[in-house]
Amino acid sequence: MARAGKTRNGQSGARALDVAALAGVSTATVSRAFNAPEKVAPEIREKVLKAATELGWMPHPAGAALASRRTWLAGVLIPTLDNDVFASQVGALQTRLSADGVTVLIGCSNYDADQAANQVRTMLARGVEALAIVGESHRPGMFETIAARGVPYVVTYSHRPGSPHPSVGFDNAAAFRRIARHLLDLGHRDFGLIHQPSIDNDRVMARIEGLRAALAEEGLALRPQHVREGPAAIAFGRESLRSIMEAPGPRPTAVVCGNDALAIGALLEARALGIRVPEDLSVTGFDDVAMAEQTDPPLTTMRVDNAEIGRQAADYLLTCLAGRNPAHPPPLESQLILRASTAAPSAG
Amino acid sequence: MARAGKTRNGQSGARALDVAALAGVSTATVSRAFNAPEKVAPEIREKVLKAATELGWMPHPAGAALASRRTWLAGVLIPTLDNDVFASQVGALQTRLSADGVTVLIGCSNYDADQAANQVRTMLARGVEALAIVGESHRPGMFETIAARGVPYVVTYSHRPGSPHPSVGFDNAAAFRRIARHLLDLGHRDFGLIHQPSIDNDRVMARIEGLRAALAEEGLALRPQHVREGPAAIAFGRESLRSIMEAPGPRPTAVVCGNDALAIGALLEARALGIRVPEDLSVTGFDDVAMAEQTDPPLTTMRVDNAEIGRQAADYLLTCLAGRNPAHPPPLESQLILRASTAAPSAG
DNA sequence: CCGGCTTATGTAAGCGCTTACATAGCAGTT
DNA sequence: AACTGCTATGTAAGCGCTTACATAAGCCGG
Repeated sequence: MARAGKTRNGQSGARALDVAALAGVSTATVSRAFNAPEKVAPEIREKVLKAATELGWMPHPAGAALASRRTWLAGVLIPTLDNDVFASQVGALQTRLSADGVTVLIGCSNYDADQAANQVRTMLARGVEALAIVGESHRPGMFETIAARGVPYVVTYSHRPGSPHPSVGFDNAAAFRRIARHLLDLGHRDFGLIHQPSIDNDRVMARIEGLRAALAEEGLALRPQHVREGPAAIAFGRESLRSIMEAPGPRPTAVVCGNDALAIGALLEARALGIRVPEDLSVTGFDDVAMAEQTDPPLTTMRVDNAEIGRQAADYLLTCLAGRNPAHPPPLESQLILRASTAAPSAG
Repeated sequence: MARAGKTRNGQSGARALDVAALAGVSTATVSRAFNAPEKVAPEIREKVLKAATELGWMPHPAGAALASRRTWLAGVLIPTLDNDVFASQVGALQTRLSADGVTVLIGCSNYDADQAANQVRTMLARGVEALAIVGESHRPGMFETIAARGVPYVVTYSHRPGSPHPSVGFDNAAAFRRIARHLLDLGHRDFGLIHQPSIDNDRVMARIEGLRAALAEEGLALRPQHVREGPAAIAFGRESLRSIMEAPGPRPTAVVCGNDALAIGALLEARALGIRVPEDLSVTGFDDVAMAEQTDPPLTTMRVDNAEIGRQAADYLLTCLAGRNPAHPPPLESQLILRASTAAPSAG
């Protein structure tokens, strides 16, 4: 029976009370039939479900949230959706969480720490009960604010040894050390580096550190004119390779790139400059995008399973929500994919 | 002052009542200070805001939603986040909506109509007040269900002339007619087509229709052995080009692809087969991804401003939410980007 | 200086649901 | 037959907020 007076704002129109009346039970039983079916006798449950279907009723989440103090909302903070790496992470996370009835709110920081803090605040205000956050370099106090609310969280994409936060990801520094090791073992001694903006980005900073550390172990260092920082795009890769190769002094024999887009740009520019890869120059990428195995030559890069990051982050949060207190997840492995863009430097 | 008895579940702990007490006003004034600031005297507003800050209070959305029957939630239904095209659409939509205090829920259908219907149901149950939906080929009754709830919606990415739905997008059929026209004008008469799965996908179906219609106007048709349907990936583009070129009978002089990934695959395979592009074969893509201008030869393709689709869809919905009844938006223009992968067929 | 108007604030009734507690009904024990 | 201990259901009190309505306070013209 529709209520007299003010009309409803278009929602299905029935309330738990209506369902209860139709089924000949109390609203408490209706609620239990939906939220704790095992607590209500099978035939009554049937009656309630039938009544609900008939009236097109579904529990109204605001009412439920208010009474139960549960929102079934989780949030994920990423730099941007305009990047496969994060989009697929979010996709997998969402798939996993929604299977358990948890709705995901997405916040994009656009690589800006203030926006990140704002998004987190907004999500908390919306009542998220768990948070997945890309990276750990954020405004001081952000994690404390979250923890103070009793909201479980997990850092994704990076897994820094010694980090105080639970995190699902890989060790960015170790991954770049592995790339460096590969090139060092091939005999390279002169390196270039093209990388994306490192400000507020612990992943990129860790990668740079990993590379520098591996070189330092061999008594090597990067010359400033061989290091370029800029937008993670093909065009900047091209431009950077040219600038590195045109710099005065000895040319590097290997150029390490912060991601595949930069590496593809470097590859394209090398070809344009008549520099042969891998004979004259080795180039490495990071991410293993679909294009990486199609370039000429195919690109040596590091593969990361972003969907798996999303899934594991979801699982971790779900465990927290279930009231258990899971151990911090172990790091994921990234995988060095050796292709033809790297080889020993030619003698001389 | 914290309530006696049961502890709060970790949220900030204050209620409107506490803020009201601290500020020496009523809860109604607190509410108004936040939701209709112009209705409360400046100095009182200040006091309330100060009290709220002091207590770390923010309105609890569940309570607000229940009382006001407004959720400030919108939903967007896309096939998948694992595609730049949709990810950037969503990103822009979200940016615009969140500027107006609307939170976006994202549902992915994974190109499956049942999942799409489920996602929409879930979002409606969550109380979304507006919906943006990619494409219009959905389960019968889906749009009616939405409309019956009084929820405004907008179809995105496609804009079919004669569609009953408001939509922000471009005319896929016309876009492919334009591509066909370009190739026909160059003198091509034998066409191949490589496209992504068309089931439940009106955008792809419209493109195919557009191509066929343009050819039909010239009395031309596609030979079945020159049409390939499969995953929208580089690998399928390669495989398809080979199969088309190896088919018995005359080879096509132009291969039209459903998106850039397929076209890049076709380009790569042409090179592997020793087929010169554009001398022996013209190839076209769709989307104008970053890679399209970097291929060899650079790819002729159609550019679509996905972020603009997201923004306009957001604006349309916002207008609806403001209670006005906007006219159906006009179609967006897609732009043919002529590069070196198309040319007149060589004589003979 | 009073009546009527406008405007700022308070009062209190819910919004639709969940859940602690009360109750009733039933089976098994003694 | 009376009692205990279950379990299945009902009762009713909120969850935290908004908002229609009531009220009080100022302002103006006559």
